[in-house]
Amino acid sequence: MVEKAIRADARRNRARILETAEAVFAAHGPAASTEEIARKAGVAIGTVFRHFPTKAELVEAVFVDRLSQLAASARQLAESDDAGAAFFDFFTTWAELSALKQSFADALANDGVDIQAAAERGAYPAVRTELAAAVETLLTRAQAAGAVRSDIGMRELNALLISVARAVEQVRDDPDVQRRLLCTILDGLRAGTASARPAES
Amino acid sequence: MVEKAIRADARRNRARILETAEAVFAAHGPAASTEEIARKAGVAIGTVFRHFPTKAELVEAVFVDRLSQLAASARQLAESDDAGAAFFDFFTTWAELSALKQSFADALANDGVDIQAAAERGAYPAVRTELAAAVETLLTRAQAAGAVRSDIGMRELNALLISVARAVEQVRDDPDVQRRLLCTILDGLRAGTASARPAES
DNA sequence: GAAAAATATGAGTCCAGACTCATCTTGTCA
DNA sequence: TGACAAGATGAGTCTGGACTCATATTTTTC
Repeated sequence: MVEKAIRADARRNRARILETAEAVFAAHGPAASTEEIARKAGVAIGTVFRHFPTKAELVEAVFVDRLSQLAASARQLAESDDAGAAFFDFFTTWAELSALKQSFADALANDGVDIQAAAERGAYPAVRTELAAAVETLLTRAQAAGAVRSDIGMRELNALLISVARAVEQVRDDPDVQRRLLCTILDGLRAGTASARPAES
Repeated sequence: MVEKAIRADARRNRARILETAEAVFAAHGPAASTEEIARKAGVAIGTVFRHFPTKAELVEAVFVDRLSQLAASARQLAESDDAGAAFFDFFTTWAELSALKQSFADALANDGVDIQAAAERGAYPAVRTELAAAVETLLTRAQAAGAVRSDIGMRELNALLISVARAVEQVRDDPDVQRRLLCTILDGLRAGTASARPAES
C-alpha cells in the first residue's frame, strides 16, 4: 500500500508549481493564466497539466493547502484555556493569513462558482468541514465563556470571516488601518461590550 | 449645444441593456458574457456594442448607475438632524443595495482591476469621488455627535463598507442572519460602546 | 551504465467570448 | 408618404487561454 514510485524531480516540480500558483493567484486572482504560472515556476505548461489535469484542480490544491493551515491553527487554539482570547486570536490569524490571498477569499465566498467541479469531490469538502468544525468549537467556547455575543452563529461568523479577509486585504498597504479595522469588527463581536472593554493596545 | 438626435428606440434599448446587464452581472458576476446580456435583453449583440463599445464600458455604466443612487442617498441623509442615525441608516441602505450586487462589491473592492481602463476616465471617478465626499460628511458628523468611534477614518470605513456588502450578500437567503450580521458590525462602529447600547430589537 | 519507466517539453488544437462590419430596418422630419 | 440617416442585425474574425500529445529528458533499477 505504500506508493513510493514518485520521482524526486516530480515531487519537486509539484511543490514548486503549487507555491508559484499560490503567489500568482494572490497577485492576479484565480483568473491568472496557467501559462504564467508555468513560466514563473520555471516549467513547461505540460508539466503543470501533468500534475493538475485541470485548472480547477490546481486552484483546489492551493485552497486545500491554505485551509489545512487554518484548520490546524484553529484546532491548536481550541485547546487554549482562555476561550475568548483563543477566538479573537484565530480571527486575527485568519485576517493575517488571508491578507495576501485575494483568490482565497473569492473562492470561499462563492464556494463553488470558480471551482464547482472541484468542490464536489476530492480533499476540498473534507478540509472545509474540518475547518468549520474547529471554528465552531472556538466560537461555542468563547460564547460559553461570555467573551463573544451569543446572538450569532456559524453562518454569521462565516460571512464575517470572509468579508474580513477581503477588507483587510484591501488595506494591506497600511498596517495601522488594518489594525483599527480588525479592532472595530472584533469589538462588534464582543459580548455586552459594556463589560470587558480592554484598553487599546 | 442641446444634442437631441437620439432616436426613441435607441434610448429604449440602451436602458434595457443596462437593466439586463445589472441583473446578469448580479447573478453571474462581471465575467458573464456579453452575448448572454444581449440575448436576455432581446437585442442583437451588435446593438450592445453600439451602445457600449467595450465590455469595460458596459460594466462601468452599471456601476456609475449604482454609485449615483448611493451618493444621492448619502447626500440626503447628510441633511438629517440626527447625525448618528443618519450614519447608521446609510450603512444599512448600503448593505441592502449591495445585497444583490455581487459584481458591484467586487468591482469596488479591486477598484480598477476589472475595469482598469474605465476607471481612469469617464463618469466613474467623478461619481466615486462624489460618493466618497458624501460618506465622509456622514462619518465626520456622526463622530462629532459622539455616535461613532473616533479612531477610524475613511479608509477603515471604506474597507468596512465593502466587506459588509460582501458579507450581507453571502447570506442573502436568510434575512435574520443578515440583520444580526449587520448589527454586529454596526455595534463595533459605535463610540464607547459602554454608553449608548440600545436594547436588542 | 544501459534498459525501462516516469516525467518534462512546448508547439499545436480547440473553444469561448470580445468585437467588427456589410447589410437590412426603422424612426424622424419635411 | 418618401427619403435618408440613425440604429439594429448576426454571421464572421480574432485572440487568449485551457488542454493535448508526439518526442526528448531524466530517474530509477538492476
